[in-house]
Amino acid sequence: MGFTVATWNINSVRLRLPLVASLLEAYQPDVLCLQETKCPNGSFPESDLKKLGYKHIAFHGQKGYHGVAIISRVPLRDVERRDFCNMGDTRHISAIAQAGDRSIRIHNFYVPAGGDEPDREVNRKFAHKLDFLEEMKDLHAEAESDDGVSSILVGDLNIAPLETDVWSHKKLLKVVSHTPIETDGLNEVQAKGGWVDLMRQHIPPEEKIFTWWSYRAREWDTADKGRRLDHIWSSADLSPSLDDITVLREARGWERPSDHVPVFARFAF
DNA sequence: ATGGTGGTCCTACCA
Repeated sequence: MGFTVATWNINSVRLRLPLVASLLEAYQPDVLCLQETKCPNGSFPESDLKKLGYKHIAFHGQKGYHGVAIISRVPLRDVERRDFCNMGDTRHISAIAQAGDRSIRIHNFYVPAGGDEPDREVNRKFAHKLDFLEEMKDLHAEAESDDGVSSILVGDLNIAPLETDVWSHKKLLKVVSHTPIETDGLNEVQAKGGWVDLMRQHIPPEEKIFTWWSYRAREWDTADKGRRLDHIWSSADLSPSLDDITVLREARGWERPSDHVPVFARFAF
């Protein structure tokens, strides 16, 4: 059977609900994980999405900022919402998705952006980002393998770890999202947790991949000053079944776009 | 070197 999971930082799910709906209709992922929904729980557009066949929805939102959601056409169970750094931010949600006879826990993250100054002593937001990464190191891909549950981790991790994950490695070495302390930290989260970077398993590290282009930069397409901030990881048992990765670059050119584009991982079990 | 754009919600704050 096939199974497709997608991740997208939507930057307001209510403003861009028509884009979410057309994405679901056109690409039919089994599970779509959203970040930056910017939507309190009472206002989440649940019924609109259910009408499209996505009857299993879990969300974790707050007014104005952050917010994550899992939208699924396969059953979800054991939903968890973790408060990383104990700040009350809605930056994580996870649930076990039933993909045929497989159970897969899907973690959906919105990692703090970290502000402008890459120095934890003078910038509290950067300190928060590093502390958040530290806490993520305790998250193990095999945590529920004894119960027959595999793992997928997706989201806007706000870090571009490889040189080819940014438009200019040299120019961005001191720019938050690509500093060594962040990229080392993310690599450690990956290694300690036993996670496989599925995007880089499928697309060789020599090849540039971007999933985000700033609203502030003009001519996003031709200038192409992007970064790979969005990621799809899995436990080692799933990686041999990865069939395809799609970065939907064209979505950045849609009317009133998010600054991030959707990324899909397709499995063939 | 600076400021550029966009979202929330109404005054700054965040990305």
